[in-house]
Amino acid sequence: MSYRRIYATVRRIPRGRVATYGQIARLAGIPRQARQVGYALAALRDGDADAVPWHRVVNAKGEISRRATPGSDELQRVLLESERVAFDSLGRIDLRRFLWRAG
DNA sequence: CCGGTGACGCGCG
DNA sequence: GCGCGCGCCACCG
Repeated sequence: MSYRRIYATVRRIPRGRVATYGQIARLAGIPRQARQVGYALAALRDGDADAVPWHRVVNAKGEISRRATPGSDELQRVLLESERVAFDSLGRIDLRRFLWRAG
């Protein structure tokens, strides 16, 4: 399948907000396939942040999911902080404040 | 075909 | 709130 629907949904996340993998999966019409969302985002090339704001997708606990290649998650945090998304001392985002409520 | 592998999520203790 | 186990399912070798 193509990741078209996934990317289209991620593009809807507004600046300064975040969505979870599971949430994107549901909105994209593929419920219970949160892993596919991560897989799709992993397929993006570096520099695609303009077209697809992949950094606005975090896990259900509000934290940045660890990648195979360490260090790339640092970039995600920097990008989020640059749009005023706050992290607590444990590196977690308060989803009550920053979760994107679609619709 | 088959088994291993995830940028995941949820229920349980 | 935390770790653990298990379910999920497309991909890949």
